[in-house]
Amino acid sequence: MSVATVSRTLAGNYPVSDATRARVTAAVEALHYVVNVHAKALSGRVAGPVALVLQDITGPSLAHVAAGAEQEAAARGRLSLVCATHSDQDREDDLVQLMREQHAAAVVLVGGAVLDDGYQARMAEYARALDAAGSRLVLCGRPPLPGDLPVTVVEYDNRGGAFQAVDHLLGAGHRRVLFLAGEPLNTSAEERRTGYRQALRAHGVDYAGELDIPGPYTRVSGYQRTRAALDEGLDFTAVFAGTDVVAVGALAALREAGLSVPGDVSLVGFDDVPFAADLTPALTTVRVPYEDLGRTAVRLALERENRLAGDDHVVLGTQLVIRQSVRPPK
Amino acid sequence: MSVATVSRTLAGNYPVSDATRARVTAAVEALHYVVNVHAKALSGRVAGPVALVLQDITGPSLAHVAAGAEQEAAARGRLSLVCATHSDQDREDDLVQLMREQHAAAVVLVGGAVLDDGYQARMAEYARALDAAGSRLVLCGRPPLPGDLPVTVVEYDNRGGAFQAVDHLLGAGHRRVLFLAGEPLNTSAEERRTGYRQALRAHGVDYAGELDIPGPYTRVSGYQRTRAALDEGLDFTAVFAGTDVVAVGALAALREAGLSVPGDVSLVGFDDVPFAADLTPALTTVRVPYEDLGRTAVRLALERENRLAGDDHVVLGTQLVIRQSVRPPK
DNA sequence: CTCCGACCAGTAATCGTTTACCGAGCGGCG
DNA sequence: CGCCGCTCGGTAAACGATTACTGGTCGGAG
Repeated sequence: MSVATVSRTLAGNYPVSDATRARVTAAVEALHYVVNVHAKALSGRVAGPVALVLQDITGPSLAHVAAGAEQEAAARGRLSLVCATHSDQDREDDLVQLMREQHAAAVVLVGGAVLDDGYQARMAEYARALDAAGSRLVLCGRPPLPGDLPVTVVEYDNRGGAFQAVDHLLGAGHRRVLFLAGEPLNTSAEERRTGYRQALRAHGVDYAGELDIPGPYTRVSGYQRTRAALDEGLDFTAVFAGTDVVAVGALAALREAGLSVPGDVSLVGFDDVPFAADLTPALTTVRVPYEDLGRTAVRLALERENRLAGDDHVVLGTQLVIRQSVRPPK
Repeated sequence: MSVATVSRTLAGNYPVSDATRARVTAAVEALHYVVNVHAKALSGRVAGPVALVLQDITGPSLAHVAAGAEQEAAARGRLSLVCATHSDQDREDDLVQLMREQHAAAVVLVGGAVLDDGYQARMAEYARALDAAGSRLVLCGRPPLPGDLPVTVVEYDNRGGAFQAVDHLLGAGHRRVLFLAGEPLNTSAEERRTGYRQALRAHGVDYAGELDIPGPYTRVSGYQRTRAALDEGLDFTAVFAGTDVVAVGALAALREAGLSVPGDVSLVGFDDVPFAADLTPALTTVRVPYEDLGRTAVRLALERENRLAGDDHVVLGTQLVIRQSVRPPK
């Protein structure tokens, strides 16, 4: 029996007699035969995997994006490669190169990025290099790139979310809102800052630079910045944390200082991570549809593969979830 | 210039004149050339990827295992495929088949499993099939298989961890400890139950079946089971939750019933997820080295690849983290 | 009885690399 | 001056599948 016969039998789209079909399946059983993807990919084409590139898998929001993306990829018969960069730019460069070699269908860069000098040129380079290799670059949770690049962008409304959060605080009567921002130049952080300032302006409150404190989106940074603000005697009655994780740190610092939340200080977060509702007090925060974000990113990239049509820019909305960490100032 | 020259130049392990090297690199630049992994894999060998198979990426403990595994894999130059099964056995079967085709170096099954009738036969089948395809099956967070199978097992001390937790409660004077177990036949759950019972015996306390309540490791189940126990008027002064997430649900139910933790009821969890310390009260729980678990799983599997030697069974220890959710009964 | 078409199976080219083997050019040494 | 060996580049086989093309067998129709 020739290899051609076996191949056709397994493919199933060619007339094969029942006798040979039986012989083939029997041999497959006996020899534990499995096709070799590499060989298969070389001739008839195999659908490429989806690559998920993120800073850290354990971050609650990033994990949800990854979960959504994996789910969508699996539903479309793709495997998902997930890679952590730990904010290492060289690693990201390597990964893009690797994914070209792997013939990934899509390379999804997840999460905000620091918008430094080389950023846009680097992304443009990624987009072109991946496009030339037949892969699609997807930016997920970061803003679009200028120019006409082969890239798909799926973002969410950071500015609007922040606006809602701060509007809620100001609507309750607060005027001095400490903003625990993100890192300087971080795209998400900047957009949230814009929302913060717009809400301030909408309520006729002057922006006070000393209340806008940058720092990483981590628990300990939230704790330290809040603690420092308290030690400096900064005047504020509410805190808008750039992230729920930061809010948790802030909560710890406030409590440690003998301040009650929301009795003395109100607190709003961002992300609506699963445990936000389980804090004491339950955290009022901005819900971001993270799983949707991941699903949409993969869906758009994979839809592009076939027909040329299709969106290549989507903005998902956010939603303020009111719980129990906000109260009018005393 | 022949392809052979190009290949050798790029490989770099063959004498090539500077002139040709320059020509090659120039052409690579100009044509945006990248090697094709599939072709490469067909001839000279390419190191296979690591496959991480877990129920759900967003579970805090599973995410940490995945992060550790990905990190170790990346450090060894491997890509990581991550796949969610959502507890679907057929999907798991498909995945094992897929990974054979992919020539994965290791297939890591992460998290406890339900030990039903077919379980061991199925795992044995996986182990043999993967072994025949040159892959290594790794069981991560579940017990070893009987018999002499080509499988690597990396587990942690569920029984010992549960013992420590319950011992701590009993040592504080509690005698009626509600156990919010896992699902019936789930390996982790059964081991934790064993630890619970052993601790009881060690303190001369009789095991009371009505205090041992099975259910899924979810927040809502923790809430519902605690609520039901309260409604039934069950007598208990402490709760040992099979998981921190379950503990969170229990905490909500207790609080809703007007009971203070740890004033009226003490509470211990399991896992030490990141937010455990941020609950009110900070949760006393059992720390499991999840990242280590993932790293070790990948390390052992990959070490096997070369030399035949190496461990194929490791048990990692757990550690009781005492915080503020336990107090002697009134 | 012959011829044609349907049905089935084999031959060989192809995908993109790697690498064993071969051979050409050339410099040094006897 | 001739031979040897080193340097460097080409030829071709192999990896494992898919598939166009070819060809053989058999049944039915003319």
